[in-house]
Amino acid sequence: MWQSHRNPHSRFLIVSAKNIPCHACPLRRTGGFRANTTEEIAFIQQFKRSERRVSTGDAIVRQGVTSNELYTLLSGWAFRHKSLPDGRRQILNFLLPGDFIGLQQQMAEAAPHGVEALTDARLCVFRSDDLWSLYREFPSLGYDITWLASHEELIVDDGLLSVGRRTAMEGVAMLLIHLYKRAVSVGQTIDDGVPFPIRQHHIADALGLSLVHTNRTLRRLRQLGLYRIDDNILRLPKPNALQRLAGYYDLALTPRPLI
Amino acid sequence: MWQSHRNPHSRFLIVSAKNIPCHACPLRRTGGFRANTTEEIAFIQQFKRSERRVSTGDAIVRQGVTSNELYTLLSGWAFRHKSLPDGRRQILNFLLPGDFIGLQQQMAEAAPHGVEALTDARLCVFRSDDLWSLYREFPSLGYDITWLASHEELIVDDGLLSVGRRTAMEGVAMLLIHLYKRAVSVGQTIDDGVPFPIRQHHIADALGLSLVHTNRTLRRLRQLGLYRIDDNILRLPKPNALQRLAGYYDLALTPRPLI
DNA sequence: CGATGATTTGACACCTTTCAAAATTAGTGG
DNA sequence: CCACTAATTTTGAAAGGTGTCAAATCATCG
Repeated sequence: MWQSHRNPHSRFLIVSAKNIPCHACPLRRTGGFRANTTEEIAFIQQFKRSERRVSTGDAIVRQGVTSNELYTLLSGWAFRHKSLPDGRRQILNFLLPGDFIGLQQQMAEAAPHGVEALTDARLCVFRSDDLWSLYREFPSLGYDITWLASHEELIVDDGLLSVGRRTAMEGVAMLLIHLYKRAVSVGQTIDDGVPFPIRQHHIADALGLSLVHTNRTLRRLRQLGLYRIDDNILRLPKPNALQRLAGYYDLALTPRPLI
Repeated sequence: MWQSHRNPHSRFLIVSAKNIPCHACPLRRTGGFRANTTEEIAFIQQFKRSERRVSTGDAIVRQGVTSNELYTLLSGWAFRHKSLPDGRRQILNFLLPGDFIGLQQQMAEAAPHGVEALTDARLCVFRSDDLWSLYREFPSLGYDITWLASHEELIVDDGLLSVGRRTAMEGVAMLLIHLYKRAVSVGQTIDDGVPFPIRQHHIADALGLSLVHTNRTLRRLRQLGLYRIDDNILRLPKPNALQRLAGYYDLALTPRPLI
């Protein structure tokens, strides 16, 4: 039995004993992803070398280390982060199922950032040596990877706007809305909420705030009735009020590719 | 005569009366870019629909507007930025010759950010409708575009680390070092410095600081003898001391592709 | 030489951080 | 199922880095 019963985030796991064939990929049934042709899926299937499971807190990618693997997050949450020598840490963005991991390592000698699992998670493992054959044989998939890279940058851009120019209140509000929408878009709805494996110190590190101030900001938002977290499930009872506070304008989420 | 003599940044212009053929692209002679095959360059040549000149302060891309053009910055500097409804602005990153512009618009209905020229500049203009044919006919160039997208994200990542977790001093120091290195890498060395068309308010908007505080931070760095700007040329007299202050660790700059 | 934009300074308010410690909650082992 | 330890969340108080407001000084250009 691979599943750890000690882990508090087991709700994020999809129970399965063996690797999942790409044509039956559960993500493709969420409706959040673009459809692929049978040939493309067959190629993705052989591009996928294996499947790997990691536990909460595990390092998927270590900052400064070289690797020739790429991943797609098949289930679970993670985050990319970058640290200064003295330990100060910035979370660059959060990764949800379907997100592609490791592209930036291809552009540098060593991983310029780390990736850490927020929950127990499953990864589809690819070899970066095979990446070029993907572009050559299925240019459409190459295009998709560009799409994913560009889309992730878009998310980081918005994070940068929050950290640089939004107040603590606005930034936290924005982060909650954004994560909520992303979770819904990959089919993670639970009742009227979404799973939320994020601790306050993650929010602090994502927004460049201190833990103490993050806590106080969250308390104010909670007292305004703008969000609730019970049993690791996030609910936004007044989405419109929250969006107004955040100065939110829609990041039209078009169907996205999946490798 | 197209060149504006009113512009204080005319040093950034390469004087030319007509479009430059890609095989004779001056950027390719800087050594900062990866070589392409004759066939690839021929394709890029016909991918390039035209050349456009813009002046300091012109909007190359307007936030919220839809466009079907892509660009490569052929000469001059620019920056990507994103604004909140009330006017607060965040500069996402600076663009130097060779940088590719407009990819993110393909992933959204409208441009999620604006791009503004910092100097008079020249752009190679592409049609996004042609992008797919590029992937289909020259997968190697598709790969290059992914590389460029990924590399830009890497730069934004570092900006986010600065804004979120570096002090004002460290952030400014980092920005100066980073821009200096990038300018050198595309052959913009002048004497023992690089052109620097950036005003203090740009630095403020890039680092999420107020103009006043940016000014004071710069003054301290200057009094420490860590940087000088004379006649729009940036010099770093004590690069090691500056790097130590910034907590800099090298972002190994491998040769990059150019479209 | 007047006008406009960029850079500087001073004074003061305040948002955030830091330091310390308590209160809660979750996970572990008996 | 209870005690024990670690992780997470909360609070209080004080220090400090940044922001805001206002105005002066410089620089550039017509």
